Amino acid sequence: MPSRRHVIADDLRHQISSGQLKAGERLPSEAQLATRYTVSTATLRSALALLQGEGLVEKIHGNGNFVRHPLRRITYAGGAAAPAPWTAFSAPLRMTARTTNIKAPSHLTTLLNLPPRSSLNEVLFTTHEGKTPHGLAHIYVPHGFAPATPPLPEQIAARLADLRPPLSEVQERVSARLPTLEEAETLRISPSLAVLSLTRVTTDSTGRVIEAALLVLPGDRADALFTTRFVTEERSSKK
Amino acid sequence: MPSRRHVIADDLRHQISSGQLKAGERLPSEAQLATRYTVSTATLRSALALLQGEGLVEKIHGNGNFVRHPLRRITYAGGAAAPAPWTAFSAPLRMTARTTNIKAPSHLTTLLNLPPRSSLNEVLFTTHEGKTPHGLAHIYVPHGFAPATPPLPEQIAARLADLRPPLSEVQERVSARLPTLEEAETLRISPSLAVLSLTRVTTDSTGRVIEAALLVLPGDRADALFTTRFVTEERSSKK
DNA sequence: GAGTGGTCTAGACCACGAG
DNA sequence: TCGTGGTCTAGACCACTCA
Repeated sequence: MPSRRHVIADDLRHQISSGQLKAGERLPSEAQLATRYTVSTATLRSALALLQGEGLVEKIHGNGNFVRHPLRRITYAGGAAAPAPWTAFSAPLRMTARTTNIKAPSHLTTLLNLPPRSSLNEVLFTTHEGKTPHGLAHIYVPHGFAPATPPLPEQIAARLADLRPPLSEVQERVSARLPTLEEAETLRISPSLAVLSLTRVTTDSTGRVIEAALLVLPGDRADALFTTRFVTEERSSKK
Repeated sequence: MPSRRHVIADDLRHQISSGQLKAGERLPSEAQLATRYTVSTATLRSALALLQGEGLVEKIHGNGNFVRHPLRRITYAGGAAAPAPWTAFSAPLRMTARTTNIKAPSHLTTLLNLPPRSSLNEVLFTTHEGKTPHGLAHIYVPHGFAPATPPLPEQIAARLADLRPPLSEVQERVSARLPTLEEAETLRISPSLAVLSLTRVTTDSTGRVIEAALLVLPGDRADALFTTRFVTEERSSKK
């Protein structure tokens, strides 16, 4: 039953968790490891692939295999807690933003409930903690609503708060999948490591979509938390 | 740049989406496909692995590779919508339940905020649509709260609604990861297909944990939806 | 037992990174 | 240039499913 690659993966996993292999350290070369475990390189690589999928090992082509730094887990706070993604994370993160004005492609017009070829602002966020990327967010704001020149998140957040008509509903759809090659590259994660994909649509009281955000978070170091509080006194009415 | 396995995967993917290969159909054997694409079996298998991770292909050892049936996406409705998981799904699903009384292991005592070695009821749900499993849920209820003999979900739901003191908070934590081997087996999904992992903790107004649920949903056919409505200052009428 | 996928080998050659 | 990981081959043998 226990295949060789699982035995090897278990051994390496134990070496990592026990501290024999430290974070950031480079593993012996695949050829050396293959010799040590007396397996072929293909088998050894499939063992490393398991660890890679768990986020324990990072492979760098032409350089080596490295023990990933221990993951400081970040939490995306959903629901009532967060009207904007940059305020939705538990830890302060360095982020970069780039705003561009685009013609809405079809999948966005349906999401934002806009006529085809509408003009809207796309803000691309990448959040980092140190050098390692932590998240990826595409945020779409129609109607020239976003600040064009200074892409400061605070401004958008402030405008959302003072909005008239007020925002009335936030829908957040969460799914799990493997990253696209592009996402894996920018997040510097393995293509076999699951990501958490969030689609958030904010609507005002007239039913118009104010903002849509597509977030991608690496599954090994991020999760989303939704808290719902019930009002105790009046729980008689039901829909 | 384009590796052979990606070219092959693209071709097969197109054959599936275009209908040349129909749902449920068996693909040609790996040996035949390897000959057709003039690659080795190892390369062809790595191409199939890509499709497997996308949920397009199901491998059955000793039998063949099959095109998976088109996924009817199910939605887990979180937040205020759902006090119980069996009411939280968009589509009616057949489910089986098994109740056992266990001594709480340590990871559960911290989650439920209970003293060590507490006795609690574990309910294991598996939901199906037709023959294919859709979800997996472990639900833990302390204090002999769950119905012991008839594990009918309605009874638990009813008790939760009439609870005194009333429930006051639901916390749902969502993460994305690869399934364990056991989960992959019971859900009949590939070990390389991401799953959505939900941990829900329900607390009553005294801060006591009423129920904890651990849900695992296959990422290719399930997502979770959280809706938050904001009440405006003035009294808003129900629509 | 025949045919399928699962695992593994012992190489070859290519692509990348750092000195 | 040298050592690394990335891709691929042409087999071998094992484990499973089904008739």
